[in-house]
Amino acid sequence: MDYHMYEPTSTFLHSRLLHLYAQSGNLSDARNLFDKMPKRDIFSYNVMLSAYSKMDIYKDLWDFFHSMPIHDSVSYNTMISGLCSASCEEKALSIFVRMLKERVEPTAHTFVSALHVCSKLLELRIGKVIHAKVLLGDFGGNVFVCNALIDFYAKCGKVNKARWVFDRICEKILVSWNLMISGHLKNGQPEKCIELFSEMKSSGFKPDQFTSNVLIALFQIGQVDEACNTLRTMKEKDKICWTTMLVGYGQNGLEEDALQFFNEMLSERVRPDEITFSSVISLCAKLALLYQGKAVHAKAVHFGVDWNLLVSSALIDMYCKCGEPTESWIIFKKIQEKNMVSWNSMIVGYAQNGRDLGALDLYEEMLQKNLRPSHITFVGVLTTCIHLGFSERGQEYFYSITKVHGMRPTLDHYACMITLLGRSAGIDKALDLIKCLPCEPDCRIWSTLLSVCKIKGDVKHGELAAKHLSELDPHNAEPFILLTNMYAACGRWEDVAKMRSLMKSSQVIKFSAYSWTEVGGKVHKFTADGKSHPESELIYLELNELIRRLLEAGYSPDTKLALNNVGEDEKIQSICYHSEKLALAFVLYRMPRGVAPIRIIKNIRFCSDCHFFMKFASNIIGRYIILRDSNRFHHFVGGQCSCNDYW
DNA sequence: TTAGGGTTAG
Repeated sequence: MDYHMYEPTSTFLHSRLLHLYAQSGNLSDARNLFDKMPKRDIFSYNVMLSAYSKMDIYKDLWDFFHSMPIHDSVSYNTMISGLCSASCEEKALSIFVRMLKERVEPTAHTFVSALHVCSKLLELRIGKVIHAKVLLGDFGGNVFVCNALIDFYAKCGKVNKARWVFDRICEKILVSWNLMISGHLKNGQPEKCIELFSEMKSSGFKPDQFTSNVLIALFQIGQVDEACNTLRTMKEKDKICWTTMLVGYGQNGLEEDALQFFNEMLSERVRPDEITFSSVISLCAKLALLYQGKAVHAKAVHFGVDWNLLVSSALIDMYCKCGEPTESWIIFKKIQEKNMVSWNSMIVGYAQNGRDLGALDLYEEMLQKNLRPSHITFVGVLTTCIHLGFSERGQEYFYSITKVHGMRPTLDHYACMITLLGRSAGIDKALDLIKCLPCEPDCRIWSTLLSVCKIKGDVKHGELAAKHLSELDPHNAEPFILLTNMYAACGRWEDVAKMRSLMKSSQVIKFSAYSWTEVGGKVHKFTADGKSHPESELIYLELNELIRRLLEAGYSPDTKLALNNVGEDEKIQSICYHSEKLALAFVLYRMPRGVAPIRIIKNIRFCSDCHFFMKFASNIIGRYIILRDSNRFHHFVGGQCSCNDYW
């Protein structure tokens, strides 16, 4: 028998077996067979190369490629895409250049991979050269190449160019539409996104899970119902579509719908992942829903994602935002490899909950571990210094942003310093700092100065800050409200009346103030003097009884902020039924003898009378009250507050 | 072979 007659067949069989091993991910068997093969063809070499590229280990891939005796188009294409997915984009480009130099004919795959590399590097210049080669090589009609061009131009911010390519594809596929929709979205054109989506539907294409970018576009322009309808028409929807939906609900202020949507997702047996959980947990944090948050935490444990950094950081934040920093600390300690978000969430959470010294200790520990703080870390650290009245230490931290950490302070850091200096060293020092800002002061800066002026009772500079703030943001009600309060506090009633009528005639948008609390697994919302709660009558009875007890114990309502043209009784009435007081009365009526802390959340800052009232109430009723306003937490125990009346 | 969702402050 002539051995050589069978040799090609043997190589062929070996190479097919090699392919099978490689496809099933069995790299060691593949390598053994490859080493034993008496003769290796280019197909076998390419199969091995492809197996190495899937391992995402750059060095093995690189060495194997260079050990190959010959390279064809497939070898180069595999190498370019393999290096790109191993995040070695520069090396991928060098292989592409070598391919052209070696005069190996590029294929459609080559252009797709090379364009993908350029879009990752935002290499507009090289991408354009590739586009020219595409046209010269007559690949302009290839839908895969066109799709890669759309993605490349869109990612480089050249959405018009992307659209130019898209409009010239004769036979678009669903991916082309999805890519172009995504391109418009990434370039801040949600309306064009939606326009294109209706065009896509009228061309006979049905949305799939990758069309979820349309959902984001619809949420961005507030079309929540339309997003919901679109989701229902999707022929395939996965966890990403559901997560997109619930995040969208949250961004449109519909947090409770988002949470309901999460439950719907579970009942449809869609498996949530770490991104879904971190989003849902952050919604619970936003609403300070401790019991729902705990239930979601339990589900995260059930799905095995609670250890994930994204999820555990969200949990740290959630427990802190529910006034339970000890729970956060337990989670924080358990994390083996903490990241910036874990540290920041813990530092900021401690600061918000009045554990200011603990927050500073954590920051020092972070530095000892040679971790680089971020801008958010400094917002937390400076806020802590404000709470503690640590003026000098705060200034040291502020200067360290530039001198030690080589970062530029942001306007948020300057805003913290304005508060710190304004409160400790005086408004003049805060004004000096404003004069030294690296850019023009914005709304945040003037709003901060205005708040400090209010605390200090500095009407003159308060007027100046309010004027700037109104000029920059004419619809903002804040300057009107704060100035009115400042005038009222010093008895300038004519000015109070003037401000009130000016506010009526100006087109300012007033935030309606409300408070809420979670009782019996439900959220109960209250507005000042509101009677919409079904148990309203009983709540008012409870509150009146509480007020009577507090008055007896020496509480005297701070009527300075009430209207001046009414009698003293009416003045008392106008502040006694603030939303947070109604919320407190509701909890006391529902749970008269509870031991768990009473948790109340208010969407804006609460007034000094309510602060005084809660301190008194915590003592008289012997309960622990946690009140979270838009600024920070107040833990009231036995007549004292964790903020030490400094907020 | 190409595409989509996310956590910390203000």
